[in-house]
Amino acid sequence: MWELNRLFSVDQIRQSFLDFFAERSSQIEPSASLIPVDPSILFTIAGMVPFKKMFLGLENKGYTRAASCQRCIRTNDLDNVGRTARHHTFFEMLGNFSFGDYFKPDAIRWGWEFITEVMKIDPARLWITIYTDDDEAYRIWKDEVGVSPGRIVRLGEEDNFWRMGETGPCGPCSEILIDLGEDRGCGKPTCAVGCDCDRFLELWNLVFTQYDCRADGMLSPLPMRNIDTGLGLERLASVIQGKDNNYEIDNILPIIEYTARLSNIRYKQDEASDVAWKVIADHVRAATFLISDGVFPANEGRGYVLRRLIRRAIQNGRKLGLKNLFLFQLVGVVVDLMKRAYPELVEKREHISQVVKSEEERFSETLEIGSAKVTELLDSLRAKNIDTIPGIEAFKLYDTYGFPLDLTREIAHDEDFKIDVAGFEQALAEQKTRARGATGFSHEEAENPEIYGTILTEIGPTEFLGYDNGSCRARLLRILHDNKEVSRLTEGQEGVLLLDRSPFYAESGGQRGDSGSLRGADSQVLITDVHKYGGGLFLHLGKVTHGIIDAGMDLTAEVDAGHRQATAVNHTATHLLQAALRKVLGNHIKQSGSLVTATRLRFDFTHPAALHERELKKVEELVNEWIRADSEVNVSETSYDEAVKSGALAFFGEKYDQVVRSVSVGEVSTELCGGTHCRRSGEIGLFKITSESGIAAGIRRIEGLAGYPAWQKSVEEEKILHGVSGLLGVSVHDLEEKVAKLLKEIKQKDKLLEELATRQALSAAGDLLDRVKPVNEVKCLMTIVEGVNAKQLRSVVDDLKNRLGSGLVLLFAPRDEGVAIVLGVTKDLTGRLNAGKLIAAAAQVLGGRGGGRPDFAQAGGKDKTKIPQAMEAVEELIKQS
RNA sequence: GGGGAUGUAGCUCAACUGGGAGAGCACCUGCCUUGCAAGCAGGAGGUCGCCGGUUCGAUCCCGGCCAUCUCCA
Repeated sequence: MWELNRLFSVDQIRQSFLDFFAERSSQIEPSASLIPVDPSILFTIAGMVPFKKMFLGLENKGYTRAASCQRCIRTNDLDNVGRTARHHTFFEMLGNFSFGDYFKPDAIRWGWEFITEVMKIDPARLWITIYTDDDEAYRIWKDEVGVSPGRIVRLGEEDNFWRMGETGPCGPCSEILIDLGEDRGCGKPTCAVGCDCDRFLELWNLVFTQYDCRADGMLSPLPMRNIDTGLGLERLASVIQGKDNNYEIDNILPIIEYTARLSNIRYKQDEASDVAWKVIADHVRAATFLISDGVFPANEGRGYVLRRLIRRAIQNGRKLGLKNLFLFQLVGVVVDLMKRAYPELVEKREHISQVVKSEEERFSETLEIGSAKVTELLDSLRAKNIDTIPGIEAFKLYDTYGFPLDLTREIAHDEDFKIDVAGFEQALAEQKTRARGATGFSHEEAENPEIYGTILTEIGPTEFLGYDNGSCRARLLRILHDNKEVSRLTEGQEGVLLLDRSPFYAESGGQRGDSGSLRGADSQVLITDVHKYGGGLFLHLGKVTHGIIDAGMDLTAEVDAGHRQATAVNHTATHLLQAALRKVLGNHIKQSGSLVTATRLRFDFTHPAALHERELKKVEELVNEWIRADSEVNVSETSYDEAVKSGALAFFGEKYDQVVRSVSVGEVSTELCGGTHCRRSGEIGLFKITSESGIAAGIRRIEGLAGYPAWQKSVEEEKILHGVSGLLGVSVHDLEEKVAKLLKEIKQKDKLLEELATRQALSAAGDLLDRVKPVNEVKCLMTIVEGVNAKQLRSVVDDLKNRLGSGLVLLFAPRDEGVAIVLGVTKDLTGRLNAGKLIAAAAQVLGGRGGGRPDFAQAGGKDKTKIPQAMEAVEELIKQS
């Protein structure tokens, strides 16, 4: 029967699984991105992650049973990857899920059926584990499935009870295991199911979510019981294909084989290098999929995980003698192995291998710099007769320069050095605790007083009419003043006004709130901004400009149309900007924040590097091209799924309702968006990028202007330009050339001037020579020179020193404030006379300080009138020398 | 989010822990010379990342920011 089973490729197993559950009315969900919607986790770590909200009852996708083959990344025990038969960072998880639909009997029966009948695994090799007191599961396995009681093992909480967190949904689980045979076991007499060794392999974990764990630890039954299962695809395949370890199944082994062709070493030659093969195979799979899902190598977060995976793979390659760039070639192999299940990989193939390649290049640079540092370190250790590299130094190489310990060790070994690994480990551990301690949760300011929560439950959400209306009648339901409810506001007072319905757009999705007015018969309120509370309560911030308003009265609410239009123009422009960025830079561009106001726009997005001038230019050009095309802006309401299916851009971290607005501009842009937009792109008129900058690793920010402000800015700039061209007397066209020429001229003239001044100062200095007088047999020249700057002063001193041959020169140059002092002593006298000390004395007299080298010193003083005394002080010192 | 490192001529990097900004390569001019990174002489090229502070004086010290590298989370 093994002959038959070997025919199942990984692709076939995956497909059989999905088909099997499709036949059982399950919605087959495609694998979600490795980057989860849930911001609390770094990666999609299990098949159930994309369904988390469904399990918690927070989301309804319109079905109650589903199955998927989910790509996953786990990096918690990175060090084990390659060393064991089963550890991966990247793997695929088959799973079937029930959201209050089928429960234990079906889950268990189908699990058994799939394994034994579809996968045709011999039931005689299978074992079952259940949670200690889960008699229901026991009964189903024994009576309904017919597993012999001797093959059903009860395990405790650690193995067979599943929890999502400290509290919340939880429940017992049951596992299907396979006995791989005695020869794979530890051989101990106690070896049995539950043993740590490789003999009994857990294939499929069935989780029966049936309790809610309360804060006090008590379990109460859940109204909606769920099924969540996980069946590791690589594991299952290894069993079916009769392989000892997961790395030899048909969609991984070719990676190793390909790598082996690049190396002189063969797979399965020795154990140490076998680990390296596996690490490479695993990491390149992970890297391929991470990059495919939009991650770039970076210094933090997901990007850092990716970088580490790539670098570990490269390092393992070095162990196999692969010193040139090799990893990027493996991307193609992975793509070919996975493309049937993940066809999107094909079009990203080039992109992915390019990213890997440039990371390889970058790493080799890091290694080069690091090697130099190691050599430097070893030299200095040798000089001190130390033969062990201190742990802290090895750590510094690793921490600061990214140089791996392995390589330090290698070099150390070649150069007959030992290395203090324990010290290294300790330094690393210290860094870890330090980082952990610093991970404080930022406390968000509670800016929404509790009172709004109460009001929201009382009056319900505000009805928004602003998409179609600029004004409407509305009833003033509540008034707040200083966060307290009041019944009226009088002229001049400010407050927060709550209406039953409103034409005002409340700030959300980056778009600022509308402004406008509320008018009664004899009263008027100026609305300056509108915020949103709890997703539906509109808080109108306003000031009474006329009359009195009372709660309960009816008012006419009117949006400032000009403000609204200006905002709309900016918003539509933002959509075009995003579309242009994606077109110019690629589809990895994802919005990570935006601000839309009536006067400017700001857009943050994912991109690994600063944009080139030409890229910015191209983006701006494209947006303006689309503006001129004057495309119609279409808004349609549709279901979330429909919208995404038809290609609308939807983003993680954003909350979308089941009914969403889809905003499209002609053919170029479609986005899910709740904001207000103009009717045709032509209304934008003009778009200008004003700045591009980085705000975090991998995130760039573009600021821009649209519509009137854009035009206004260009008018302003034009005005400046014309002003300048008028001043310079050339046309705007020739301005750049002219200014460049002028700058060059100025520079030349400055230089010439400096030269002349120095020359003059020097020739003037020549005249000073007759003032030399001997003091204690030292030729001394002390005098005041006017109109010389510090730089010239230095030249003069040098010159005078040369002319004196032997002696001392002390010059005072009065400045606007105080006086600059320079003192030079010829080399032959520096033993006797220290310029630094002499000048300090002089400076002290003048109320300043100074110092310098023995042969040359400079200082500054404050009181010009005491220069004679300063000279005397120096003279005195010379006499004493 | 926390830590370390770097930023100086077109490029690669120096400058005793505050006191006159340098080398090599590249470039320009001239000479010598036709052989492997040629030699010799001369020359041009710098807001010492940006902003502030301390100081008589800051490339150097301190603070903030920006960019790049790197480790931890």
